[in-house]
Amino acid sequence: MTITIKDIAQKAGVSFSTVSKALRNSPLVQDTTKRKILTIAEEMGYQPNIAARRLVSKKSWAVGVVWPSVERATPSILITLINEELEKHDYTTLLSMNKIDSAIEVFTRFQTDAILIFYDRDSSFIEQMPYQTNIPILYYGMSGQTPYPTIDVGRGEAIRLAVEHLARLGHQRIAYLGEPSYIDQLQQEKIGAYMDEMDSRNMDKTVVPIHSMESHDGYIAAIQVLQSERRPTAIISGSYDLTRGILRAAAELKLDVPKQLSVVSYDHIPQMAELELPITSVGVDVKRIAGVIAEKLVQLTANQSESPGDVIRLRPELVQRASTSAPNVF
Amino acid sequence: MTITIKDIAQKAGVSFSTVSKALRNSPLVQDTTKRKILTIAEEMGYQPNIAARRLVSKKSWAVGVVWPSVERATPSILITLINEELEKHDYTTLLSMNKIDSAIEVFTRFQTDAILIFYDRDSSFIEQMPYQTNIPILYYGMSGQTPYPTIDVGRGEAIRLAVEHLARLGHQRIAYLGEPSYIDQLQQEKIGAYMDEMDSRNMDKTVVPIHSMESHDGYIAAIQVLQSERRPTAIISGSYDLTRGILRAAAELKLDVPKQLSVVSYDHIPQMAELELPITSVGVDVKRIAGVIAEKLVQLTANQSESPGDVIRLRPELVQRASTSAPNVF
DNA sequence: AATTTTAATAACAACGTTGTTAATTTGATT
DNA sequence: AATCAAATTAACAACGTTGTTATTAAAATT
Repeated sequence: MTITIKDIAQKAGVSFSTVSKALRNSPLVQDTTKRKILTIAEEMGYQPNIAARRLVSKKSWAVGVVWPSVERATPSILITLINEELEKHDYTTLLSMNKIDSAIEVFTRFQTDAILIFYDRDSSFIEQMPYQTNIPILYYGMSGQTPYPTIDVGRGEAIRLAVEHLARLGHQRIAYLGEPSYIDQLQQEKIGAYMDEMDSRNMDKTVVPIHSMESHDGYIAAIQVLQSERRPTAIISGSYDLTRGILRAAAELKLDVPKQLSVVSYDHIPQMAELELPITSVGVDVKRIAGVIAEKLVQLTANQSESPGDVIRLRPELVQRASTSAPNVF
Repeated sequence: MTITIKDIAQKAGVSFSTVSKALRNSPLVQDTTKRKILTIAEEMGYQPNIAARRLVSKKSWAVGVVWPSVERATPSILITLINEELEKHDYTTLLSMNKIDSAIEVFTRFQTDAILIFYDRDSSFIEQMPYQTNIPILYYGMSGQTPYPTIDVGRGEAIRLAVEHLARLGHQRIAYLGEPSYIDQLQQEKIGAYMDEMDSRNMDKTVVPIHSMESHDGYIAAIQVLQSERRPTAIISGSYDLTRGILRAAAELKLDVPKQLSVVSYDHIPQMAELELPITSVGVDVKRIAGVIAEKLVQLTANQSESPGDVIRLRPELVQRASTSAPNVF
């Protein structure tokens, strides 16, 4: 049997509304009574019933995260951080692995206070809009795709920073290692920026294509390109996992990083600094992303009808570490 | 503004209790009325409020899954299938990535009808027991660890099957490639079974250790062991990911599978048959695991106080595919 | 046509909580 | 001691739904 505030009220010899107030730390109840009630509640192992609370207060203190592709490891670090961040605001994070539309339906039924949707190459988010829900939605992906508030971390700009950094160091042969997928627009944006930026500098482009984003794909592709005729002096990697593969390949081929090969990686995560060799990386700090997302979500739960389709653009930055230097010219 | 049954009632010109019954397809309301109400509900985009429903009917039709290590890719296939399976029973799956204790608290507050907990090397499940919740818990891991109903897929027995199969084919030098982690009991169980089974046949044991379970780890380890003095004629792989690495290594070393190297892999998943070379594998079919888990969960939601600490043991099986044959003895 | 049975709908209480309003107790002021 | 204000607690309505009971309308029986 579940313990309710009525049980506590009976034991404490007060009315249940007093218990409710005491538990919510209302100033309307005396300190001594409050303490007494609190101890009794603790003793009895009371857990508030969200359903009842939600019903009257219109708040569930939960945020739903739509995550159709649990398999993909990439955003898991981000999700973990968002979860932590939301906890600070007293929000609970619930994940659904259903397709976007049915996940939204679930969260609508459960009346979460906000919904976060990740860009997903496999779920045609846009086609199904607008969704039938009155819960505020936040979209993490590219701007201009949806009428919902969006957080865009400027993947293109990040890659531009990488090219610029390497060019400034004097590199001429800069390769990009990543997935040239025509379905994944996030990858497209990065490669597009690489192309653009290289063109504008009149430098030869080399895109080393991979089929999947696992570390081993990076390894294979790197082995190949690093053994080619005109080996690049620098590689821009599309992600952390790929970078790990590239480093392994370089080590195996006895190429010194950064003396013989500079490496810049997309993804601004702490792990970049903890590799055998700390890696120069570009992107928005994942902690910052998580912070901004959490904050925006909390904000959305509050103001019902503010800033409908606005876009928050986060400026990526380059963090120089040990993996880049001027090319070894001889 | 959310649409409630009262809104529908007004529009349909009936009482709200009739609407409630109509929506639940009760025989107590006339067919014509029922149809009318159903169309209006559809038109208005009605979504039932779970909180209210839960409050009165004591059912949320949701199952909470505790999944602290979202990063780990392994069980994601399983979770996806469980989700599908539960949907057939009209249940919604909610994931929480919090630590076990706080995830349980969340699900208790949300009053899910059952909780599923995965073995997790990082969360000390046992230490914190018993948990303060009245929601039935199902544990997916090793039997004998908890007082909760447990589903055990006999990882040890699976590996024994693999050894037996290879031995019967005439292999003498059978290596095991996997993680000999002293924290991960699931891996321990597999390696332990390998040791045992090899000992009882008086065969030399070779455990090829890896540090992580990614495909690249399998690749590296396989390259190493396959170039060693007394190369094994067969490898038992601890997981699907590792197996992929092993196959790449074999291809690279121009070793023919199965003529020069037999491979048996743990994990009974469809992907095993879809690799370049279909792989002989051991384990319980992941679909069956999902089915059994879902069924047990549904059952737990029904009978409050039945079969408290029982264990469901699933018998693993060996599916012979193209990756195993008698060793090439010359 | 009057009565009984059945079908269909309406009314109402509950679920556990919060917020508002009403009642009581306590303390201060005369 | 009587009155008023403040502090504290109790009572009650509401949230959206379900299940039970009461009411009404229609059909069947006499």
